[in-house]
This record gives sequence, structure tokens and C-alpha cells, in this order.
Amino acid sequence: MQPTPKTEQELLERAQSLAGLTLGELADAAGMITPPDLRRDKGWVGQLLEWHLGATAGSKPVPDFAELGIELKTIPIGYNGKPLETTFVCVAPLIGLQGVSWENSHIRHKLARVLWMPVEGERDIPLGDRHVGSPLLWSPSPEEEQQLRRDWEELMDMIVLGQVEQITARHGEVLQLRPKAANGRVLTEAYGANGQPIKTQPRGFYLKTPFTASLLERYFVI
DNA sequence: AGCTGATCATAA
DNA sequence: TTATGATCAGCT
Repeated sequence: MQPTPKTEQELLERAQSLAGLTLGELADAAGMITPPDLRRDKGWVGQLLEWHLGATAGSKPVPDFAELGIELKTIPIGYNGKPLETTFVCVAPLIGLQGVSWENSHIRHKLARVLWMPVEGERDIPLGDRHVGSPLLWSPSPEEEQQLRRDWEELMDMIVLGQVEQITARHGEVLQLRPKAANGRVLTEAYGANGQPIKTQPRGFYLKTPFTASLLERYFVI
């Protein structure tokens, strides 16, 4: 792995130096084998970029660049320049919710400062030929944070009321709740409709594509 | 064609 | 089991 950047500026410069390179070139430099596709290696692009940028966290529950408080997100971009996929943020807490507020929530801290790395994501481009784009170091604007907070509060209200199984991906304007697990048989504890414990599939918070599209656009327009 | 619900790999 | 990294793929 590359040395860990000591400053935000150093990290951004390192990220900018990757722009225009292909995943195949980056894999060679890292001594990694480029998989034929991402079906069995969904996190491969993210891990490749972590290596090049010197991210430290691994699978620990701290930011990728803990000392800088920065989270790294790769985002697949289509021919139209817009994100092809929603962006996973973090697992949603389903129990132990006393005292949890937007201000002290895991998701707010995760999104406080994010280094977005756009990567060509169309499936008809061979994985090794896909190019890395220009990075964006982002923090939510006041408007973006209000949107996120509203959605988060709506979803968390339903979870607290034992309605987690009534939540669909259509809830929320910019933030959605969807399954996040190895498969449908994985269960975790949550509140039932009468306050009793139930077992349900783990859920994660995801940013909807129009939201990430607009934050990327906001950057390129400035 | 886009979206929602489901899924894959790996580490601690 | 929970966290990390996300994309797949069937349905509308």
C-alpha cells in the first residue's frame, strides 16, 4: 500500500494524479490481478483505489483516512456522465436507538467529508480499460444536509415505531433504506410493531443517484 | 431503461 | 455477526 497522506491537500493531489489512468494500469502497479468482471468482486475497485491512496481503515469502523476524517467513495459513472448506481453509506441501526439524533448519527459523520472518485462503470467496458476520473472532495451543503436529515429522521422514526419491514426503497427523497447483507437469510434484531424484538434483514442507508449526480455536477459547474 | 430488492467477497 | 468494499439482475 502507498504511504498514508498526511494532509488533505496531499490526499487530493494523490487522487488527482490517478485521474485518466485505467484500472488495469492501477492494478499492475499494485500487483493485483484484474478480475474478469465485478460479479464476484464487487468491492474490488474500491479496494484498488484504497491501496493507491494509502487508506488506513481496512474493515474497521473508522473513516478511510482516520487522521484526516475523510471517507473514500468510488462511484461508477455511465456514458451520460451520471452515476450508474446508488451509493452505500452505512448499516442502519435498528435497535438501541435511545438518544440517537441526526447530530450524533453514524451516517452524518460518515458523510461529513467524502473523497469521491468517479470511475467509468459501463459493463460493456472491460474492467481493466475503465478510466478513473477527477476526484472531488465534498462536504454536504446546508441544503444537502437538510435533505439528508429529513430523510434520515423519517426512516428512523419508522424504525423506532417497529415499522422497519414496511420501509421500501421508495421512502426518502435522497436517502433510501435497502437490504444490506450476504443474502436474504441473514437476520438481525429490530423492533416489532408492539415494541417486541423481531428478526429482520439488516438494512443499509444508500444515497440515491440523482443526489450524487447533483453533487458531482455542483462541483463541475463551479 | 431504471429501480428495487438481493447478493458477493473478505476481515476481525 | 458485524463491519468493510459495493454491484448484480429481475421486475416493472
